[in-house]
Amino acid sequence: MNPAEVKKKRGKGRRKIEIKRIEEEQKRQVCFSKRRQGLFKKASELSTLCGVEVAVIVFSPAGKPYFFGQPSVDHVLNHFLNVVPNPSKQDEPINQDQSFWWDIDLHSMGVDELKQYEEILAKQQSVVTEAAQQCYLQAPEAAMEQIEALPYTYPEVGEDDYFLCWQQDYDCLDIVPI
Amino acid sequence: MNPAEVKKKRGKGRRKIEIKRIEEEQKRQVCFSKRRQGLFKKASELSTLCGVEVAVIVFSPAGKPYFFGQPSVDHVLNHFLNVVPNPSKQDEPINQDQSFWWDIDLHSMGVDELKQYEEILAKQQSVVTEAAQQCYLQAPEAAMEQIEALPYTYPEVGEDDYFLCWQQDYDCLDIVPI
DNA sequence: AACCCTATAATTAGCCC
DNA sequence: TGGGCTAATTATAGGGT
Repeated sequence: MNPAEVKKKRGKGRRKIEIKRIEEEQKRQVCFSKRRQGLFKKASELSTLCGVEVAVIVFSPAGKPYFFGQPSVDHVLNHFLNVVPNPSKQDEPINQDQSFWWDIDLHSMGVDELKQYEEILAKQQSVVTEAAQQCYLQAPEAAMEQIEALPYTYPEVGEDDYFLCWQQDYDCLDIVPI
Repeated sequence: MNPAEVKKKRGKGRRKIEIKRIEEEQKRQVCFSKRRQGLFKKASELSTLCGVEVAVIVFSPAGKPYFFGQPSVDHVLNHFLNVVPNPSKQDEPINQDQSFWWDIDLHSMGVDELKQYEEILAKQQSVVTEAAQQCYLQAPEAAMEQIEALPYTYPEVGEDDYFLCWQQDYDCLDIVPI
């Protein structure tokens, strides 16, 4: 390729862009379309490679919903809504008792308070573990029966979480990484 | 760089991989962690560049929920559920205990109840994360100041725990393993 | 497990149709 | 809006620590 041809090529190809709102409508629309496809592809690859559930929902600039879900958006959303209490439902007249721990108004807390609350939760986890250990020491058979009777909450127990389990090697209950 | 040096470099760098389930746990875990971050970053960029709402929910192999939402997962989900006709019915909210959580008499509970309680604690951690994420999105500077003002507790938390931290790479707060 | 590094694979901005 | 093209930017697999 001669220099003239090389020069002709300049102006094409990808340019570095700042990550801030694209003001030109036409460009924004094209960018949205391309990146939305890229995002869905990445989500699909993640779920295939790692065998995990994933859902992606995007509203176009025009307000049209686009979504991707593995195994389905509905499935993942139901799973998610069962696992994470939905804050928007807290204004329902469930119970006015303010001592409900899950009624703590997290959204009125600052990041610093949230962090402290999180630490309290973590400590509480330790306490729960200890209590479970004592249960076992006092009545091993009964404890084991209770554990075995528990529903198996997730078929694929992966390896980046912790759970309360029976440590056969040490004859005790513990929270261990899985 | 001489040929020997070049040869030494071979074997590093990205390899082409097939998009199918990774069988080795260790590799799958690393891949999940990296690609989840990449996915969240892409989602963040899309929402910034095009000024759109986006929500991404991923469950790790262990069933631990990770999510990213602009302006928030809850907002996008409500929007979505209102717009999309006939989403499958959500299950009933989980039945929560009615007492103040720190007043719960752990020692009157069986192992099975303790295990369930522990799961509720874990779920609450997710909620705390989302609340913190919203704090940041609404007032980034104030949130960062609060975070920076916190005492540095890291050393005491131990190395097999999770903590709330600022994920610089994709501009959001997340609970991450330490 | 979280980072860093590097080489390469994959994505995508800018054009054109 | 969607599909090509091309070159430059980005993401990331595999390695090390």
